[in-house]
Amino acid sequence: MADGPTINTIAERAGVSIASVSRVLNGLPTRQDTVRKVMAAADELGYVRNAVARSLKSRRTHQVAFAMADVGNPAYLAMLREIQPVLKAAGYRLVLHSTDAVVADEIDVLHSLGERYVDGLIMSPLRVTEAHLEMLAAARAPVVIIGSVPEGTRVDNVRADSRTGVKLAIDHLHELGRRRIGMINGPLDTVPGAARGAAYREALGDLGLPYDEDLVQIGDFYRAEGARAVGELLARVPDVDALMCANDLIALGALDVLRAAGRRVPDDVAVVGMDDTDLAAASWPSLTSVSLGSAERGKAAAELLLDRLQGGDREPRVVTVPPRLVIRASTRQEEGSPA
Amino acid sequence: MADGPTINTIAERAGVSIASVSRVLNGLPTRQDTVRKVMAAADELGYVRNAVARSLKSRRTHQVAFAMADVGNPAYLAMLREIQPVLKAAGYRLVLHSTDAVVADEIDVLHSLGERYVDGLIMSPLRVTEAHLEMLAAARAPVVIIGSVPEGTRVDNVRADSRTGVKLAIDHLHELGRRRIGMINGPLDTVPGAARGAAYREALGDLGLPYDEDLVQIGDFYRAEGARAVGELLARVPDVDALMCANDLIALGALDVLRAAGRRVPDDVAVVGMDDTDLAAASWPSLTSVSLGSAERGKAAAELLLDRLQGGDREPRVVTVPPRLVIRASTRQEEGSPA
DNA sequence: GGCCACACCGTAAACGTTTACAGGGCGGGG
DNA sequence: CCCCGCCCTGTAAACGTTTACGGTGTGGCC
Repeated sequence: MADGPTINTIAERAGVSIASVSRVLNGLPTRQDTVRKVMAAADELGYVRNAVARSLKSRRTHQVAFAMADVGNPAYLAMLREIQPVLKAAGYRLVLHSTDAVVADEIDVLHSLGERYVDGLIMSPLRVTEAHLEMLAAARAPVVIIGSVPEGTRVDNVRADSRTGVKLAIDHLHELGRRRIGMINGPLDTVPGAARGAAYREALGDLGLPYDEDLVQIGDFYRAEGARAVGELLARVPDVDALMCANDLIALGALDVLRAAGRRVPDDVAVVGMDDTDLAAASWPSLTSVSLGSAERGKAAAELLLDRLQGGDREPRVVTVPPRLVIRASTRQEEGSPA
Repeated sequence: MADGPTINTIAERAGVSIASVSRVLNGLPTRQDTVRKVMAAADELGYVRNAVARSLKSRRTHQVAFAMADVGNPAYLAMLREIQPVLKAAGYRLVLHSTDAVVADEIDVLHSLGERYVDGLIMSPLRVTEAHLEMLAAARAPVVIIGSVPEGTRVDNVRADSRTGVKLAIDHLHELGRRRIGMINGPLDTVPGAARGAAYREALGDLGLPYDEDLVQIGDFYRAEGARAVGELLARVPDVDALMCANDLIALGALDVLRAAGRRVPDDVAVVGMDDTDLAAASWPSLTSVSLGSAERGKAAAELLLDRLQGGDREPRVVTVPPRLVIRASTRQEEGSPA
């Protein structure tokens, strides 16, 4: 692992100047003879261009950062899965940050843009604070935010539409004849929690159904918490005939509890999840789920960023990805429930 | 987004030389007065050190690459989830490559180490070819391989032990009284496929059970393929009372088919998966699965790499992570099957 | 044969740091 | 009072590229 060859080494061996070497390596017009000599020397030495030195001179690193809240969350994973190939195809490497949704970590990432080790950043914060907005305004490289950002923030922005998403699910349940539709939500002080809770109420209103506080139970976005919440709801409102769950993990918890309580899904209680993660297809009965388009949002974000990296200045853009209801066994009555 | 401040800007404003600025920023002994002036100037200008220039000089990028076969695969994801925090704690950034298990892409990644944009690499190739070994020998930065590598290859190496893993599962099924244990495997020309197939045969032998070719069915490592394979096996050997599946996706397919065929799990047929992914816990009945320690392997790999980055030369090390059988409802008779 | 144009090439500066080296100022000791 | 030594600081080189600029050589044309 001795010091690798540089253009100086090549220049010496080929008997030309480093400028010529550089020109050949970059395909600039050069005499055929020189090209041959340089190429030969480079091959023999196993030369590889030093990316760091190139970046320093060109002020481009060909790296893009993606800051996700949680490496373990399948929704972010779906984004990553789309972002990666888009960047790769455009010749960018992907630097991955996991912020664990800690605000200080996210601010850190924004701050570190000043180090210029990446050309741009895609970030998906769980909540957007004042500090975020300040750092965004002062960011030293283009940023794309996945998630909603206050109106007027000058930043490219890709959003989901969980309001419409919840409405799709409630309408679906209503069409199936369900009238006592419960809602199992996550904490109301998170952006998704607040949005989904409000959307639930609104969707009921649109259908002329009454909003019944007893039908709403707050837990957290995990399976065990979801199960607990569903247990409480069932005890309080035994005649519930459908459950709108604020994400797939909660819905899995709901299935656990319903099974234990001897309620058939979907015959007795229909269940809808949210995010349409891999788990929705894996569970039994498979889970009807509202896709918020994680994959599409990832792709859109990557494309927005690339566009800005190549295009330069333009007005910030907002892309909204429409939700989609993926109907599976947990609401599809005719295909029955397990045994 | 005008050009950010450099140490030159600071030097001017503080009325000192760039060397002093650098010394202050690096905490080298300096007069208090100078420190104050420099710090003040740096603060006012919102200075952030340029990582690229630092790297060029110091020959260290504080970045490490992780090349995974497939961003979508939960087993790799589990590795990533462990690798990330270890690296972060040590002050390294993570550059993510997805090679889609294409050999050319993997070679590419190894080659690109010459660009010196990372200090080291963790790689998990699905199969190891001659080309891999050549590139590994010539690699310009430390590499850790997750997966098995031929004896004598001079490279840090973290391995799973799927042989023992399969044995654990077969022994478990045997203890439950199962004697007609089928095997649903992936392609035999992959490293895992070959290893697991051989281990199955061996484990049966250890128990004095006959090896019956009819009990083995080859498919692929996906749910639909697994389901198809199980269907064929069931048709051929109706008296099968347990299924050893070469990964969790295959096992999920098996559950689908068994349910459709009216076989109760585990009462009629017990099912074991492999990799212990999130899906195993999500399915119903939840899936007994052999954990090959993806998380532990990721962690071990990261630690090996860090050790080499800090320690320098030492003999290559091989770490083998022991498998663990995670028993869930798909084999745990007493807890019953769905309704 | 001389001059011009052009194609090619080499020298050197620049990107933003870190760091070896040497110089300046000051205090203390002889 | 002088000299030595030490602490601090500045100058400059280096990391490995890219690229502006000027120089050299060749060929063509008058």
